[in-house]
Amino acid sequence: MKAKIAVKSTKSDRTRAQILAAAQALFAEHGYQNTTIRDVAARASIDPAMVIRYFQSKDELFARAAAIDLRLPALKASDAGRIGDTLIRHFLEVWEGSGKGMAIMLRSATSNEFAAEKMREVFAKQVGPVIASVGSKSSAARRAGLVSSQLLGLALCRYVLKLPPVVALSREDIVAHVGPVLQRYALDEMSVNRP
Amino acid sequence: MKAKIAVKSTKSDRTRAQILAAAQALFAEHGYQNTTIRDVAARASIDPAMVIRYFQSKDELFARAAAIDLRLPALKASDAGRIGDTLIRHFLEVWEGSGKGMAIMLRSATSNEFAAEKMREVFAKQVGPVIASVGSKSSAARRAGLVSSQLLGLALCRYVLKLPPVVALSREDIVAHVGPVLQRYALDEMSVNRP
DNA sequence: CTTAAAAGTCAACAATCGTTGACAAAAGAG
DNA sequence: CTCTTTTGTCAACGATTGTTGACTTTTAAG
Repeated sequence: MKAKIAVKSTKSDRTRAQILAAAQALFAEHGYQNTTIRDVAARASIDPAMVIRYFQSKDELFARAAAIDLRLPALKASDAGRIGDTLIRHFLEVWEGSGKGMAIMLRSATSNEFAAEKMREVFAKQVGPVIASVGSKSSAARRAGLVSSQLLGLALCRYVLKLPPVVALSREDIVAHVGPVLQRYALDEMSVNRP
Repeated sequence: MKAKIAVKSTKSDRTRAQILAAAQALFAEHGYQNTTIRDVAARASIDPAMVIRYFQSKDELFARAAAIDLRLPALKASDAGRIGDTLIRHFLEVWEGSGKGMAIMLRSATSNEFAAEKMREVFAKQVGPVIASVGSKSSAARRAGLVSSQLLGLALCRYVLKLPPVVALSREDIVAHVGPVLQRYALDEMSVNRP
């Protein structure tokens, strides 16, 4: 037995990381059902049995691969005036960064109840509180729902369905168009726009 | 042989309709992959072989079940001022009517390339032209993309993911909140809201 | 009634998938 | 080196799935 206590073998950690990376890439691209243990193993250049050895089951592997943390910044009430801009910039950063969490969830949540529940949880525990921190508590849930519908719709069209006009949008286009809408939703502004 | 020429057997038409109805219900609820031929057959109270007999394959059955027509009304330029309201009311009517087309597509388009392509086609050929009929041609695709992102996001959250705050919204709530946003997107209004 | 076509039933095939257990190679402690 | 633990390989099981072909029942024309 090794003398190491807190740190396990480096080799196994590397393979474990390879499996997880392969799983995340495939889940994000093809969804839960269209990704097989054998696919993950092939991409990680190992034996399918090892995938089960390191993670106990496909469900467990998916749960690990789908861990998602939006890392939303805590907002002060004084940030209310810029919340739309802040939100859309933050999400673009998260979505187009290295994290494939949102794509994984979106690809699977429509036909996998575990993923769907995880999705509801993410928006209840991460988006909800941020919206609640500006404006009245009583309408917070509704405002968070509207914000979520726009954010998820954008991610769906841009990264999953890949609707050409939505893919073609530049980041600044998105900030300019979607930011004000999130602002309106987040603060419950009901007025009609005036050009 | 029967004397009827243009009209085929009534019995076979009824079974065919039963199969299609069962398929639509199951595809809408569980998506393409989670719906098996055997499930459809069981719901239609017939033998699995009959499903293949009436439709040649599962793909063919899905294609028939996923036929979708938004039936968007042609708009006149004079309708521009009400296009947001018109759009959201029309989609609510379609979505919450008997047609399960959108739910079927949303449940499957994230992990089924055929469904995803169908989705792109629907928004290119049905939503795009309506948006193009108001405002400038050059920005029509972008405006249609933004409108689509909000509409699909709303449908996703309300009918598929079932985010509680979005499910709780009344139709009039949706019209009041989302209508103006669609208006803004459809006409490319860039101004910040003023309460 | 006779009979041929239509409608429906049954069992099975071939492929795929998650998962398992037996066994071999490799690595490190003594 | 010896031996134990870790790491990896291989083949296979059992379940599920789309699909097929042979067979039986029903239907209705002649």
